[in-house]
Amino acid sequence: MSRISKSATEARPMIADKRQAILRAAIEVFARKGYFNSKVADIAGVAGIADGTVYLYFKSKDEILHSIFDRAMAEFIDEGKSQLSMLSSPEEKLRKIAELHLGRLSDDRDLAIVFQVELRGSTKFMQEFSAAGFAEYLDIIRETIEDGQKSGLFRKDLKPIVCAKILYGALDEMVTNWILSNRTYSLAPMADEVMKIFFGGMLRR
Amino acid sequence: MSRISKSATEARPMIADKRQAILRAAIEVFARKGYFNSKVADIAGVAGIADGTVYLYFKSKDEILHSIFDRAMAEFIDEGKSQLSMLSSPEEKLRKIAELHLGRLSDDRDLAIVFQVELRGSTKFMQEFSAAGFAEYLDIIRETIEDGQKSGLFRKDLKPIVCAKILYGALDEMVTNWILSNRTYSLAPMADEVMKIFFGGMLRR
Amino acid sequence: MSRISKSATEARPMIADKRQAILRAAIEVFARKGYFNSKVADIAGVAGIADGTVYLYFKSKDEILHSIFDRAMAEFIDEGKSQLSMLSSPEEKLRKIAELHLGRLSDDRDLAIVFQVELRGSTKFMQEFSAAGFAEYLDIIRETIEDGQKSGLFRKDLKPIVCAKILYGALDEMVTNWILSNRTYSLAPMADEVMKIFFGGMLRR
Amino acid sequence: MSRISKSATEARPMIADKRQAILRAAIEVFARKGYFNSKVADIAGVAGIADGTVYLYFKSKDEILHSIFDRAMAEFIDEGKSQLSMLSSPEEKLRKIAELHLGRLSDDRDLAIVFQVELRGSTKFMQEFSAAGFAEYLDIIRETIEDGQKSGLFRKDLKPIVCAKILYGALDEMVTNWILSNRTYSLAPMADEVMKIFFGGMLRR
DNA sequence: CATGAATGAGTATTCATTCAT
DNA sequence: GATGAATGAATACTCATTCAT
Repeated sequence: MSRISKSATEARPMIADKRQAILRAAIEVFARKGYFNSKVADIAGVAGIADGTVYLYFKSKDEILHSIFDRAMAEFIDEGKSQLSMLSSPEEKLRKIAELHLGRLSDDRDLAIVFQVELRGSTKFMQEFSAAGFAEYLDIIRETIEDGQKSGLFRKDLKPIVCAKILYGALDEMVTNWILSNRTYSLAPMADEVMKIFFGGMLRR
Repeated sequence: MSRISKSATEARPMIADKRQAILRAAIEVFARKGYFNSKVADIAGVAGIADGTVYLYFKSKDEILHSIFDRAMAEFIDEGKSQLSMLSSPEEKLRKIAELHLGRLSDDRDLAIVFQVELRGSTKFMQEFSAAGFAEYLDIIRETIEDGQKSGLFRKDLKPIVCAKILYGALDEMVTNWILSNRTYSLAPMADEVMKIFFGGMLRR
Repeated sequence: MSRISKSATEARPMIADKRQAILRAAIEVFARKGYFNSKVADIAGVAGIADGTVYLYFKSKDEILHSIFDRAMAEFIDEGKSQLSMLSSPEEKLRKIAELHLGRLSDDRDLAIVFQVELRGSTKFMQEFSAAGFAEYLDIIRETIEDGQKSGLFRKDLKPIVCAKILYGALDEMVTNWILSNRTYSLAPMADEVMKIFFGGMLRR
Repeated sequence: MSRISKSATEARPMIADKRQAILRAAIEVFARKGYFNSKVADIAGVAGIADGTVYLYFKSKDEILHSIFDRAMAEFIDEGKSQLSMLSSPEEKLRKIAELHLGRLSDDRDLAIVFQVELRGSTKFMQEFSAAGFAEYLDIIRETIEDGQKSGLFRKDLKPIVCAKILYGALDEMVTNWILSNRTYSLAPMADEVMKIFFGGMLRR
């Protein structure tokens, strides 16, 4: 990396980084104490800034939670799309989705807690969010299932949207349980277990 | 109005009923506004009593939420056990669990909202609860699966506890989605769809 | 005073009196520190109640100021009307208005300060208030002047409304100056001085 | 562009002009929103400078309000004195004072609002100011009245200082009413009406 | 001189809980 | 038991002021 790009990349990063620092701090605090029990002062303290500074980057405590979701969801979907584009088989695609889903939240437990627990703490938030990124996520799963049905790979007697919800629900529960268990086991490998049932079912044959 | 019916129908039941009335009111209020946004005064208002009276029956707002969960969970598990005892096949038992799960929450939407959304609004609650009735519920599912594996009905290459979580997660997501959709469709029939996948898997054969 | 009337008069009045106590406390605090520099906690402290209790009687700090004005203005106008009805001559009526105006505010210096200083501290308040009681006050003066003109007592080459404003302004300034002087002189006798000029003018003849 | 004109016309005046710009901006902002509801950032914004720059010219928000008053009052008194020195009759002098008073504030409505409404918004300000220019203004009126009494033009049975306050109060009220009426009429001509009463009184003769 | 990001003290308002009646 | 007036702790957000650049 040239000296020029170095100075351009390092001198200023504080500006964008302070927003990042607040989001990271908020994820940590929300994860530990819950949204309603978290004080803005707590977030500022963890971020190492003054209370008022938070409001130079976010309009309200509410907006911080929204930003956490928006950013993480966008990143997740972006990475997911890019990874999926490299695969052709619907079966492989669904497996990849499961791996990414569990892998990502496994890597960032605090973020996982905020996603699994805090974001569900309010009907209002749920409805606002489902309209945004969440619906898009479910759509990706559903479309992949539809492709698999068209190609004859998957059974056609099941509604794709319901199948998508089932897969999502299964993955989601894996995450929730892992969080509540305090990480006494590894989350990522669960993807395989989930897909075994999702693809093959419980019944012996 | 006779004195007999007066004392028997109105005076007595009021004592036990007041506690019930508060719980019903709380479920309604929590479902509509969320736990943290609900005021004790709201609950008292809906229950038709004075604010202070709430504290004659519950030690705190917190305890109301706990009671809602404890009561509903106990009822649900009791009914479940009794219904399951009438069946012998693990397959039929799991199907019955799914039907009861969706059926019960389908019948009481406010309770469903409190369970799906509000009870998850705090890591603290989740952990407290999981130690209580939730673990028992998951255990029942797991044991049924183990029975199925022993009898050769189910595949033996899957961990029963993981399978139980997957089934629970799928059912749970059905409920969550139904709530967020504002009941534009019927929940109970989803049980069949879930079991088709859980038992048979997605792959065509 | 008998014990009976004593208990009847003293025991209960607290209910209505608490609102009064808050208003009195607010007048005192606003007079001493100004509306914007007064904390609700100050008012509660002077009134001898808890901070939160203020909000059982008033919706906001703002509403307290409004109530002070509304109450005082209504009382003042009521008393004025009743006193004026006992007089027939427009000249005597105007003189009575001046006496009441200075007399009332002279008796309650804190109220006078709030009226003269604080109520003017905001264009918004001024416009809201002028639409209410203040306009009515000015109207009473104007009508009296019109009566005097019709009866041939007053000059007819002057617009009544302008004359009313002039009289009001003169009285108002008497009060303001008296407040700023820290009561080094007596306010009430100024009414005579004002009326001498208002009726007879400065010019010798 | 020559260095001379540059330093004389552009560089230098900027220094003084920025102070001016801040004062003009403050008058506008204070007039529109009131002193306590105005933010220093608002003033800086209207003045077209950075927030911090305000503090290179004024020590505090408070000082800005003081400066507005000091400057305007000094200008007003200076111009008044110079105009009055051209007149000899106390009657003409008082009439000129009234014309200047209404004329000046009529020409600059924002300044008028700050004077009539905002400067009165605090007992503290009132007392500080009255010690400064305001007392001087009242003195000029009083002295003129005393001259008129000595020369036999005015009645001698009235205290000059009280008469001065009455005249000031009448003029002041004219301005206040004009402001609250949103300029639906012309202010300057009111000077004549005020003087007719002040000199001749209301009573017909 | 000028900037504007950062600071952190300051406050109105809410609401779970209590307790005298 | 029931009431609801009273309590007072708790907190998100604002904004005058500073100071490193």
